Amino acid sequence: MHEYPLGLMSPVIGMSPDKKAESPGAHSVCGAGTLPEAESASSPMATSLDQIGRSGPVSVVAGESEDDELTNLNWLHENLLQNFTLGGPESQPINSPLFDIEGGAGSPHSNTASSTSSVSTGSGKDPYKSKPPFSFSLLIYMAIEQSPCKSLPVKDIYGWILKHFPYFSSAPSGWKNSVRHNLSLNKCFRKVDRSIGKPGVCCHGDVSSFLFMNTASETNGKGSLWCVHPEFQPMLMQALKKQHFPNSHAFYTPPASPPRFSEGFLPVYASIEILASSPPHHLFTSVQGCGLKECDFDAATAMMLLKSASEQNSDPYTDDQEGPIDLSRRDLVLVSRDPKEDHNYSSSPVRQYPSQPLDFSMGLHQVQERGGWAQWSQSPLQSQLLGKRIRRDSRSDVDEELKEAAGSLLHLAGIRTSLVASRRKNRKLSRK
DNA sequence: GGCTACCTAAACACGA
DNA sequence: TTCGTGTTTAGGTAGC
Repeated sequence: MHEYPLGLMSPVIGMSPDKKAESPGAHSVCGAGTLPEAESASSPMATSLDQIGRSGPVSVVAGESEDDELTNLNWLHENLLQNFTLGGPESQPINSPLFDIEGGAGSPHSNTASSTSSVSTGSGKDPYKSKPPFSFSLLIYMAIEQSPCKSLPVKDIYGWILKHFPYFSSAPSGWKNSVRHNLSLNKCFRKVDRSIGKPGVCCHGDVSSFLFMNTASETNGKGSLWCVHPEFQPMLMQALKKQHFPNSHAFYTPPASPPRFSEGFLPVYASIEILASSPPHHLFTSVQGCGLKECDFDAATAMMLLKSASEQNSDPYTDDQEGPIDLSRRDLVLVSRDPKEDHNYSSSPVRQYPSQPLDFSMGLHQVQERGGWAQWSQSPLQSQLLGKRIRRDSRSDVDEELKEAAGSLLHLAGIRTSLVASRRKNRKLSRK
């Protein structure tokens, strides 16, 4: 039997699309409440792109989408990455929908004449043929993370993947099996009874804030919601962070006209252009000097981490009558495995997480105190950030801290990644 | 060569 | 009965 750790999907091998395309977007709603502790403990670094974003151009967007646009990975990649890490001659247009893990740019599907100078191979493949450089675990993770509720039914996970990785629309449908297989087998993911949440009501108060608006799976009622096990979120994040990212086009942005604001989509699209012309100073100033091509991903991850930090600190649910799902309540978790039994990461060389089971409600600082999560706990920046967060109860103070930290962390992440990237390049060259 | 990480396929059960 | 979902098993590839 296979256990599923997370990690990289071997870069596109075989798997030629030979099946009919499924229409992306089977969507539904995040029917259940959120997982507060999943968000706090699980996003130990807690997060706050929300606040950060609100002080930036993105805040132009009103309403609940404020959260989403900043939570949205597209935002990270399309703005942060394309704008800054590819700045220079190799810059890609901000709206480039292209995603080419192998470094190519330009495709029949592209609506932009992006620079064709590829970061890596320059072979020029399109997102419909290039398999995402992410493992299914990470794809699922990203899908779930992008949902306001931090939980999704399988159908929506499909939808998210299809939407962002068109490759799968023409790939054999076996990938769905793989997704389900991953959900079942990978202990990073937990099944939550969808009856816990009130259908159609998102944890953030309005389902319209979510990317997928259709309610197919809601009306269907089949299946459960899946969420990320808080205990494993740092590892997923780390896996994501480790992901080699040849260029910044990890995500496909549907070239179609942006959804209407009223539909709740807009943030991503709208903010892109805004940011393109006027990036949030506090976020990007420190990155701009980076000049690194491959700091993208770490930068993105850093952003996510910071975002998580602030989410933990913020209290977006106070008005939520439904109340979030409390993951610490074992009775609400349909599938509850003892972390001790988890084989997923214990044997992984990457693993730097405490083997002992953690309280779901435990925050990052607690994790650190337990000596786990070594890599992150080594970050003085984060420690400082968290330490201050604990002491302060003023939200604005925390915001400021996060803003300051964001730039620094991005910078650090970029530098580190570039070193790793150069090492990898050297390694590959030496192999040849 | 062994191990790990991951993919893929298939079979099966269950419920709507 | 069909379909979607969820679980489990097995075989395979690729990288370290």
